[in-house]
Amino acid sequence: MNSALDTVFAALADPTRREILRMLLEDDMAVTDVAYPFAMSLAAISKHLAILAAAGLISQEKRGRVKWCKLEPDALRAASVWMQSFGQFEPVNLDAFEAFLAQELTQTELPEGAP
Amino acid sequence: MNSALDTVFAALADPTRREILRMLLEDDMAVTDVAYPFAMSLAAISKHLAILAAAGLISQEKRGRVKWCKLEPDALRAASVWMQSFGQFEPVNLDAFEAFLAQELTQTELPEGAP
DNA sequence: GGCATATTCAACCGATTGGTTGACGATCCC
DNA sequence: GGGATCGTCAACCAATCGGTTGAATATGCC
Repeated sequence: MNSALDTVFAALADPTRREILRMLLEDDMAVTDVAYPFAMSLAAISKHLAILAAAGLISQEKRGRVKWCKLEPDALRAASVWMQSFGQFEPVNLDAFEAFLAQELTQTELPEGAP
Repeated sequence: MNSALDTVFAALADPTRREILRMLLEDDMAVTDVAYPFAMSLAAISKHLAILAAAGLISQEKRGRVKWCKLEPDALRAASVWMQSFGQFEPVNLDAFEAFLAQELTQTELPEGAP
């Protein structure tokens, strides 16, 4: 009785995981490289990636010793579609998107850990 | 450092809360009436409603001894817009919506508690 | 073979979550 | 005033979450 929406929304509820998705929007990345900008252990990032993968939001493929992470935006469609039924007919406002994304970035801002 | 997206997505990650939102899509409701179909205590539903209200997804107004709950779909816009940036340009597919909503309903199906 | 790199596993920790129950404060109505 | 209804508060509980550290497992390279 655990809907796919449960895991997708739960995965999206964490700012670290959203930032990872944003990074993967630009390009596929290895686990180590995903972890680099964050001020937390590699193991923690590995767990976050596992959660994202379980939700179907990313896929992971091991080539050699490197595990590549790839964004799977299709997994968002169910959630997006679910939400659209409440937002009722309003088209996506790109300006609003920029604003919210900017806000997100300043708040999540690179935790300056990166040695 | 707690983004609005955190609370909105976290609120949406629970099937009980999503079902409550779906109910409120049809009409405003009193807390007791919201609780009626669910197989859990009134206090539990009251907490769920508080979480939805904190996320801005509903508003609550007390008239007399009855507290009315009202859907606030605008709160979804930030989240929707954030997600759209990953789903990249695909228009909402109404058929997919029907399918996913149906799936949700069969899975969340009224917990038959209702005496 | 042997060392370095990439990633996960296992055990642990404190905080949060989702639920319960019972008492409590408001409000309506007779 | 007094009883019934509406809703929240407080304390508690088990389970999950997000993180840590240290050891373990693959793989690549000389």
